[in-house]
Amino acid sequence: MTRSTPAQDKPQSHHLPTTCPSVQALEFELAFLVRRLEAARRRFDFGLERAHYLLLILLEREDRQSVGTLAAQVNLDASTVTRQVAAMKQAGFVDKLDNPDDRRGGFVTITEAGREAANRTRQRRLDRVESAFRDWSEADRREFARLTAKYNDAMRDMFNEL
Amino acid sequence: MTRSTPAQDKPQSHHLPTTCPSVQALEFELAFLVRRLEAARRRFDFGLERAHYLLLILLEREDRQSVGTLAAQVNLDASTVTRQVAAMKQAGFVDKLDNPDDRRGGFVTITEAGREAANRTRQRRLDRVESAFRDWSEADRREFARLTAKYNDAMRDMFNEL
DNA sequence: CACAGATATCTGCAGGATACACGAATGACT
DNA sequence: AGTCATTCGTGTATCCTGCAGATATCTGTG
Repeated sequence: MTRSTPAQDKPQSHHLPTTCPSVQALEFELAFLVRRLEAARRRFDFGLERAHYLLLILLEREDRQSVGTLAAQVNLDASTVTRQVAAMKQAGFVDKLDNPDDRRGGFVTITEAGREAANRTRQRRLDRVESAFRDWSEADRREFARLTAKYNDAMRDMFNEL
Repeated sequence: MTRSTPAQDKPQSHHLPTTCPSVQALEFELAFLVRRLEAARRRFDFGLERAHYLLLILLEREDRQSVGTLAAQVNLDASTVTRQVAAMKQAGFVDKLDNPDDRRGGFVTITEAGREAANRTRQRRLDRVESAFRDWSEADRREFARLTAKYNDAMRDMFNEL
């Protein structure tokens, strides 16, 4: 399946205020990127809900976080994360602890089973990613990781500041 | 909000078969990337369903495509695209034409109203993207666009080949 | 030509994920 | 104490999607 280059070859004859070509290319690519990533998630079964995996990652990095903190980091409504945490607790991947200083919320903590589940899912995902990027140069892989990280960081905070 | 680097600082003491660090970083970043992009879509109103916008882009580039062809390019089930096309026809953005050579399906064609709607949405998105990448270097923007395109292309075909 | 199998689209149905609105419990400040 | 803010959980509604099945059409074979 061939690919026609995005915006470069389109002078945008309309009244578009001459946006920089790299921005035009990004607008196009990001639009489709979501679809690709969503499709990947739907087709491959990683054994753990993606939502759960993301939360477990956050808890691996920093245990004992509140529901609200977690929600902010995954850019979801707190009510959604509440349900996800409930399901994860049901599954034995996390527990809820009381915060003696503030009994409104409490902390979510990852269990040993949660760590193991996260590791299993990560391994499957690593295999996938590895095969998907097999014929990329190491330099490109590194660059893509670096830039995606940069984008992720900017977006995460941008949504929460608003 | 600070960020702890992904996998680099975690030796993964478990039995992980020493995956290349760039792959580990990608696994992590891609996991969160979907969330960021989804959040962006949910929060910003671009005046057009994302699904519709994607299809209009495809029809701008190549008019008169079948539902199935479109579905393959956005990595969705044909039944889903059927509904999306129906809604777009309802809205006046596309029309359906008979294919004299094969009356099973027919072609989807973009209307003038569809082109205008796509342009409006594109402009809004361009503004967003421009501001999001404002403080990126032009080199980084170009690289990110190039690599995302590379990833998109690989994924699109990968899903359809299976 | 008749028929079997493949193909393209559409429809019914159900599930998943999410947000919003509201309520309850708690904390903070005066 | 009293008022307001914060945090979380629950009820409800919505959107999106895939799968299975129905229908119409095409294709190739005898």
